[in-house]
Amino acid sequence: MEVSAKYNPAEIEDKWYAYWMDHRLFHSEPDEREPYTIVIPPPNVTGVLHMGHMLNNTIQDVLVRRARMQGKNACWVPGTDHASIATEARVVAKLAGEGIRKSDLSREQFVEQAWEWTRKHGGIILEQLKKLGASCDWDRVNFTMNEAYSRSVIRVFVDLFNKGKIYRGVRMVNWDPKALTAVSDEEVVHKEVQGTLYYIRYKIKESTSATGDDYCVVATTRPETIMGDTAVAIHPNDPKNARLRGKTVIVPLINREVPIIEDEYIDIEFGTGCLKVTPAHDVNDYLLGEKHCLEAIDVFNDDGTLSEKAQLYVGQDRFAVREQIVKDLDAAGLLEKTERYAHNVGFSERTDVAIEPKLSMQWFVKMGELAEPALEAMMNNEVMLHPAKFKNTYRHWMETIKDWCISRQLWWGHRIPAWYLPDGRFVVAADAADALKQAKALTKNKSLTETDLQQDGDCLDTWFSSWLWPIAVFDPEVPGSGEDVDPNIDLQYYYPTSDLVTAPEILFFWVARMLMAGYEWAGGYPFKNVYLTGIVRDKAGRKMSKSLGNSPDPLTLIERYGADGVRMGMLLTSPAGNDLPFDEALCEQGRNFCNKIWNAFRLLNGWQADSSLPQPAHSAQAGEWFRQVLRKAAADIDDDFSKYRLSEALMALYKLFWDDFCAWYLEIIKPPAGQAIDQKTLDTARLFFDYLMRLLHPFMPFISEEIWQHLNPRRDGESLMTQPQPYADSFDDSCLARFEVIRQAIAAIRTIRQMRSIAPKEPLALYVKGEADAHLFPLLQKMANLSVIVPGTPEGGCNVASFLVGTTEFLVPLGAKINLDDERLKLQADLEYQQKFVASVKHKLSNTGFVQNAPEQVIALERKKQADGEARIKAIEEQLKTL
RNA sequence: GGGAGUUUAGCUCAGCUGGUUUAGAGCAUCUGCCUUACAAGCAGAGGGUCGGGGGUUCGAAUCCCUCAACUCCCACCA
Repeated sequence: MEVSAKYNPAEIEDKWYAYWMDHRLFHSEPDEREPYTIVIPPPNVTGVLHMGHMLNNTIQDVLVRRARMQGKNACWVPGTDHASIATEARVVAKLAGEGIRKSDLSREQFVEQAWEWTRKHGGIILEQLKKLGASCDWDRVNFTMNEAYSRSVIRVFVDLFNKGKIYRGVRMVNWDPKALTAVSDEEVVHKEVQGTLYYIRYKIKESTSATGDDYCVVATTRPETIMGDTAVAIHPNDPKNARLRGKTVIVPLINREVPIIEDEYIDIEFGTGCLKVTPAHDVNDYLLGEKHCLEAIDVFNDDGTLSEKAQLYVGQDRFAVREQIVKDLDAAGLLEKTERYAHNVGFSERTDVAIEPKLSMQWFVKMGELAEPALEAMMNNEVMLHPAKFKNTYRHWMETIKDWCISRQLWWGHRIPAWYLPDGRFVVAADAADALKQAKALTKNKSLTETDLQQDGDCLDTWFSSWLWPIAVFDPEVPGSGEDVDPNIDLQYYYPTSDLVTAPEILFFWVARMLMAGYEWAGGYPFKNVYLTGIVRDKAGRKMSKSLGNSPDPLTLIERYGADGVRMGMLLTSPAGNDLPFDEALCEQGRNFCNKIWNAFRLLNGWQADSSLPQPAHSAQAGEWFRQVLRKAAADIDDDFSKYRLSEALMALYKLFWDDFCAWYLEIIKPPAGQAIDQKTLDTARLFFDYLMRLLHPFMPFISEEIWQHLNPRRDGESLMTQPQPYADSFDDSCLARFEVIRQAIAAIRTIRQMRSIAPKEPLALYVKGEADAHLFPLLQKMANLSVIVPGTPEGGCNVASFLVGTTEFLVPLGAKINLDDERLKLQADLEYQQKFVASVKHKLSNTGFVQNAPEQVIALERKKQADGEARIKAIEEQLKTL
């Protein structure tokens, strides 16, 4: 077999992904094994893969592959989300490019356009995931707008409505004037903006001033809303505005007479203590309006331009009007002054335009009862959050949860299943036929037809469908009609899922709501563990985003470093919940690791075995040692996984392979150039390599499969993917400790060579004074290139370099190569260090408080430190004397 | 405005139920090597008074208080 000198990922990755697919190794069906399930956080159907997806899906794949190798029936369900606002916005933009406005099309035409767009772009992201190596069950791809899934969404709506948990009402909502829809509180991002506070004069009608110039001054950031003013409010205990009580003021420009009202809500200290009240355009004003029975005058159109009701500036944009009205007020002598003022303004998460608080008729879900079990689950650890620090935030949100506005004034999505009767009443039903039946019953009018009913024009919030994801991907018939008695096998087997991997930003949007849906319709929690990833940031700490253009293209990265390399790069610095400061250097490290693995394999692969050769002692020793190293590693990695510490598990594996296996084990057993290796050692080494590939596979599936397939002849269809994962086992600590002494001695001898420019090829002699494990001397001899190892001290004593490991003294005679002054300096420095150390230990031991209070073990340890230290000092002093 | 979190080597992070030599890892840096698996490499080395201050304790990176800086979440003061 020809094996190239450099690892070439592209070819190998495509080959094995196709092989896994051809043999349906990702597919899962319910059976008698323990299930392990993950549902993918469905990306936007028309989205493209970004770094956040890369991180998120790498983690999921690691978990799924490991579970699969542990003998579980692993199922990772992929799919996409219809993402109503985002997708609709894209379709609108695409049409705009063709000179078509959304309003030019009928609803049906527009929806057909959106479907076409979805068919064309949908699923691209799933193809990209395959490049990453994602072992999803591609037979189970789902979509939140699939027919079956959609029926589930509608049934859920009807069910909630029948339970009295959905209501319709006029409320102040967050209006997005660009997307022309209401959005939920969670979709509003508050940003601080530098604005202006305008002080505007409202003339007092009852003024007794001779000149008639008696004003009350109101401070506002939104002068363009004054046409909607229906009162001016003051605090009842505000002495400086007491004169205004019971008066009437005149709204500037439009000359509407409005009353002065009194309310404790008013902050006396802010501005002038007078608040203009615009019930239609501010949430607080709305509440004040309700309380004081004020009229709400909506002066805006849906697109943020001024409406007929404003009387002035009709048709102009709200921000243009702001500028203009300030000029007009000033010209009329009604602008007292302006101040710069920083305040928070809500922006739409999707379109980034300023949200307009707006009164409108919307649908809401009552959240109180739904939230209870979802909160409880997290608090009593029925569902575990990793890391747990997000629990507080979660609790706070759930305890103060508000009703959920679920209607969106969009066409792309699940249409609200409510039908209006000619008389304005409405019915909620799963379909038009049922709606008609209900309508007839309601009106007692048998001659009603479907054309008499008008379905609500709004769509449901995207999250109103994705909160059913862990249920609906297995059984879209949930919630059942009550008549359906067949339990769904898939739902029974796979639900609840095991781990959910997602970003903390959607803890409320999605995670919390899935929990609610799980308890409401599937009888329990939807997942046992929630792993929250961090946010992928660039080197400057900025969040990676399309708009900033600071995100590398994932597919380019994969081309450059290989999927395994990129996977490793993503995972190296991403402990759960920590942001990931992404740096391409990490992928480079991943690629280098692949290359290292590849070359280790080439070395092993190139060895010729000679069965007549006996196994050298050093190789046998290395085998004994490395067997223990592997056992310990498997235990450590198990422990890391149990705590969801994937980065640490991978780092442990990295060091295991690179340092322990390559730098030590392979170097020890490596036969002299051009010579054969004994059969036993080669067999053992292959076995170790096999074991290492199993540990590595969840992280780096491609290279591990490639090598595993080369290690031994395999049957068609056989794959490392389904081989057992090594499990934690006991290991011999003392064996590891004995090797450690020898390893340190070897390193020390190498340092001696380096400091004195002695070539590694030149053999040296070594004297050992004190306790040492002679069993490992052959290994020491090979690795340090020693001609002999002799107990005791060399004759004559001088011209010796020495070092200590523990309390054992090692001496290397160097003859003329040694510079006695340098040696003395080195020993002096060492002596000083040891003396300081012993002094500090002694100090501790002379503290009566310590001796009396510290546990015996701790004191014994300190005594040993002292004894060891003193022994070392003695050895160094003797060495100094002989020089 | 409220809440949570972070602060340990140049960078990214472990360590934090207080005591396993005078705090660890990876990367980066420096030195010497193209040694026949790998220069995407090998062998070495240097680098931190654990954000500042105070306290508890025989003993603090680890517990408490305080100050500072940064981050995130929540929040409608015009």
